Amino acid sequence: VPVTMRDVARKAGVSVKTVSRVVNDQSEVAEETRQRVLGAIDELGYRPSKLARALVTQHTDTVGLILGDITNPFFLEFSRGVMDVAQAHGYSVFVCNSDGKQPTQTLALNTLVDHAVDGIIIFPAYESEDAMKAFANHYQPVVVVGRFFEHPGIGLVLMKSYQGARLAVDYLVSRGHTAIGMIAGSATPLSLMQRVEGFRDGLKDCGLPVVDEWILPGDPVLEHGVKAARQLLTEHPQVTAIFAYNDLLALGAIQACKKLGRRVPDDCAIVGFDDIQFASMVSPALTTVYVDKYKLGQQSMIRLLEMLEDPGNSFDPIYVDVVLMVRESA
Amino acid sequence: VPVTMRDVARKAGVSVKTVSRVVNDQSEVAEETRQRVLGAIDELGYRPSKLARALVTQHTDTVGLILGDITNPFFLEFSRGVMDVAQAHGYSVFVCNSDGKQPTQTLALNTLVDHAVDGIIIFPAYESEDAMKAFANHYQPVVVVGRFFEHPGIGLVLMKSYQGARLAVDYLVSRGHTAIGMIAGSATPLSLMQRVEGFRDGLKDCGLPVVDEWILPGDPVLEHGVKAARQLLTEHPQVTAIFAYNDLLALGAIQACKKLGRRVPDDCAIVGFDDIQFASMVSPALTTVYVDKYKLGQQSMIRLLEMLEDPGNSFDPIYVDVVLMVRESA
DNA sequence: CTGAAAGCGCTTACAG
DNA sequence: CTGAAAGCGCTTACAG
Repeated sequence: VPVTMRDVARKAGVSVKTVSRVVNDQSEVAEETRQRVLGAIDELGYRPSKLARALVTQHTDTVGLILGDITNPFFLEFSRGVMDVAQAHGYSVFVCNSDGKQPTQTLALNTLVDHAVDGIIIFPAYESEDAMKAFANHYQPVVVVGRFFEHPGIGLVLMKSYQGARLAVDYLVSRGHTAIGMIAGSATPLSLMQRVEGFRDGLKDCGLPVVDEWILPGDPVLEHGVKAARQLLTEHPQVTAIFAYNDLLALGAIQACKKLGRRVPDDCAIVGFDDIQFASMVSPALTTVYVDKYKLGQQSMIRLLEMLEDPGNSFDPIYVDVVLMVRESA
Repeated sequence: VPVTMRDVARKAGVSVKTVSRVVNDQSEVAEETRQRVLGAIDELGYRPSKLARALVTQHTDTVGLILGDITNPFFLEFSRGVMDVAQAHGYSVFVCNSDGKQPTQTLALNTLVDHAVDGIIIFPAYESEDAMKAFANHYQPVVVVGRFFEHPGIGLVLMKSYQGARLAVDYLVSRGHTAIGMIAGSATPLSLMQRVEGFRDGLKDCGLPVVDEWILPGDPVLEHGVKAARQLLTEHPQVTAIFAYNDLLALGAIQACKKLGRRVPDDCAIVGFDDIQFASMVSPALTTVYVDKYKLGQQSMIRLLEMLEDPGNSFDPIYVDVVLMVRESA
């Protein structure tokens, strides 16, 4: 039996409106009245229904967070950043799982709208460019992380993926590698992936040819890293270094090398991306491109908050820095 | 401008009630009318407001999930299990972070109630026994994971922690260790922790003394593992094996050994608990007690669903099995 | 400084 | 098979 505002009003001998006023700190209420109401609230253990309030105010104090494969520890720290900022600002967060698939993501998007969340953060965005924009036309604000979308109503938080990839290539070349492959991930078409672009441009600028057969797409999960690395090193044994789209893939590649009897980094150097929590603890410790995942999450939520505050405004993308962490695998 | 049921009714030339009927598949509606309504819904892009519905039906199709330190990869797979089952049954999930602290957890609990979630899963439960029971008296259902709470309205999902600890001890003793320490974690008082109980009983049953100074409590995070292991091995150099409350702590202990120049497992054997995703990839690969984290999550949500279906009933605890994974660290 | 009325977008008895 | 009225628990103009 939930306690309602009317119960409080009755107990305090005032109108419902007055209770509403003290609950929301609105306008002036006589101090004596206020105390009486506060007393009644306390005595009854009254807590205002966010649902009822939301129905009239049209905001729910909730946001939606759609994540790809939650199995990637990357998302752990990222979510933590989102949730800490959200909580500090009185927002609760619905977490959904797109499972790396576009239909599941669309479902999640619709469910969140049904629940009338005030805003949505999506990472990564598996929707097609058109679908995403169509969605953003009837629902706002949306913050997209890690993928470029030029569209009003969509906020952007990006890491410097292109630069990170170039750092990785430059480093590998400086170590004498000339035959470098890539395991590329699959969140979006290859042509849209900054990490792949950076990889190609890096190669070119070092005067090395870009061999398309050495760039393998696929899901960004460990198992695929094993498979892709095996394929790459078997079909193209001349490859002596691999740049992986993320650490999970890189870890998989290390396992593949072990199975193939290729020593890392001597027979095959491997560079990852993300610097997940365990990258430094595996053996060999992973050389990888660090990005502050917690900060990325914070920035995403902060940007969403800004868009909520100022719906008309358009915001520039936020870029989060990366830095190469040289360890043992390359 | 959201499309309302009234808009649909107007467009289809029927009453709001009829629209409601077809949306909810209630009773018989003339097929021709149904099609007309469906057409209008489609044309207008109408989606029923869960908020408005919730206000009258008193259920929101949402559940709350309160997690401890989300930084532990354990929670990744656990949440995935919860969310997959939730999603399959049409529930959305609010994820909150208790940050391993009781006040933060209480806050989360209250926020979830304010949002009128249909049920709550809490793991681990930092509330005191009394506080938890008091809460369960005015809000139900709650599923508590990994900690025993005998109380109506609280569902229990437990892993066989006691047995797991005994497996670890038996194994270490079988390898010739007689001076075994423990890094114990701190979710609840030591006396309530099944892993500690199992550890002590295991020692006793093997005819070994239980040395209280060799059992160090503390937060279940990596940094504390480093600190506790260093302290343990420095103050009590005769200790040759450590059983850790969880893998994060065990990983920290391995790092401490490296710094102290103690080889693992030769100079100090280490056994963890959980078998997180990376336990097998670190060096030395971690010997640990495996528990199916994904399944634990699934079972928790399934139990919550059962309690939702059948509020009067009382349910027996669910126990999830554990198995010792012998790898390199012990 | 305080209150009565209308309404947010639905569903629930109750009629017909 | 279909509809008019009341109500879920709040807030928003509008009065006084």
